[in-house]
Amino acid sequence: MLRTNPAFLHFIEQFTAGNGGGEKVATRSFHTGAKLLHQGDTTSHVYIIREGITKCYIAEDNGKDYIFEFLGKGEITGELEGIGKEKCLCNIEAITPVTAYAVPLALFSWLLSNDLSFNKLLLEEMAIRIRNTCIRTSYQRLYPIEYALLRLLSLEAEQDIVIPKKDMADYLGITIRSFNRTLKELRAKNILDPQGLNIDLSKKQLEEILRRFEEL
Amino acid sequence: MLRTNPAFLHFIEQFTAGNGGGEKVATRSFHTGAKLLHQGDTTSHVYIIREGITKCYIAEDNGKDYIFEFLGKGEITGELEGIGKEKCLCNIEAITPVTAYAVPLALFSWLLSNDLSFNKLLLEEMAIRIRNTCIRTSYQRLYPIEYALLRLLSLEAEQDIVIPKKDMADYLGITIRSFNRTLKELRAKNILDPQGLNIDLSKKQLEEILRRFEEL
DNA sequence: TATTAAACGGGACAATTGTCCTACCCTGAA
DNA sequence: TTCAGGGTAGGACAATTGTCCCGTTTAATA
Repeated sequence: MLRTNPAFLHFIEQFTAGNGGGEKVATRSFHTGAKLLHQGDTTSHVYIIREGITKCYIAEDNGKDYIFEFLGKGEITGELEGIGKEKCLCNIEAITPVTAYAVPLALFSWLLSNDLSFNKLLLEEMAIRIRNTCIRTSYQRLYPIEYALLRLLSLEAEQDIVIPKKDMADYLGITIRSFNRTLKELRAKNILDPQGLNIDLSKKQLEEILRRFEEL
Repeated sequence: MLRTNPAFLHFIEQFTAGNGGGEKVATRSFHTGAKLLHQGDTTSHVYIIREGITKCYIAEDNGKDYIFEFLGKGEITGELEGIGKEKCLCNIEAITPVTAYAVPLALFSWLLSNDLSFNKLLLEEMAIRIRNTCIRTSYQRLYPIEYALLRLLSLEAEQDIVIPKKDMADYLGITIRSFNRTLKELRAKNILDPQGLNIDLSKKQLEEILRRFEEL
């Protein structure tokens, strides 16, 4: 759910350090709520997150948002646009204060053409994203929300982060009302009782979920 | 919906032609219903489709399938597994007779490390897939199925292909019952009347959709 | 402290979608 | 022709999810 990519971060740190003082790759800061990329705009930079968490989401015409992932340390954004020369698919918005390396598109292209290790890192990152997206989409579509919600709580507890409730709902593609209702039902069913659900969770996961429950 | 990639096809044709008679890249045939990749298995080859159509889907434990895309001429499969050394994420199943180039994983890796144009083609393909998946997922989740169904009909007519009804339902992530019901409702609403729906479709799209309606 | 606005939780009802089941229509074999 | 089996359409009901709305809590400010 919250993706990070230490290898990518390491790469860009090394690169800027060795790059004549990093004159080409600037660092930019974004306060909570600011957008690194704005859906539909063109971008002149690819960003690699140094610190902080962003949400990556599409805002539909009917006012609803769908969050694809939360991008943290070392994650890249704007790469689709850099590769395909298209307008931004998603909004990338800081949900904590964020600092990011701003890689100009020209440099990004240059790296793609000249740096095999960069290429490889990017390819791997994209493969993982496709994989995750597929798994999640299928799961969310084919199982009751109850399950997806539990899974989300577990992930959140595991990674020890707290995502605002509205964002959790947007990640699941449901309304806050449904989110609250499902939470309540889960509580009523007492998830500590393994009989209540036919989803297999480890002891650890259950504990984490319960801890997260307290806060919601 | 039905993806194709002429550039990729061209690449692999050139490559096998120039490769000492193509001894490393064999061609394999699959009859309708046969699987190029089997979810959960490991694969020793990456396939590039020369002819025919496949469906790419995840089969969940509860017996439901979710189709991500239909892959046609020039599309690659098994690349995620080739990049990440993971087990197959999806099933890739022929829905028409299929012939495909079978690229051994070792060669695939070699191409990744040594052939920049191959690298670029792959990167572009993956970028497009991510883009499509995101758009579709969000749309399907955040709008009524009615809309997604219309869109699907339009695409199908545009590309002049016919997908079995069950596969269309699986692509939308709904049951056949829902599919039929929605079809009927759309007919009742008379989509030729632009007032009936608040989705904007071109004259051409409407015609195509109607033509497709006849067949269902 | 009092006041107001904004955020939150949840009740009631509507709309959507899934499940189950029956009827119908094919097709091939007796 | 008749019958069984497989596939398809759709009715009836249940479950899920969304929409609308109101009462409560929280937080900020006079």
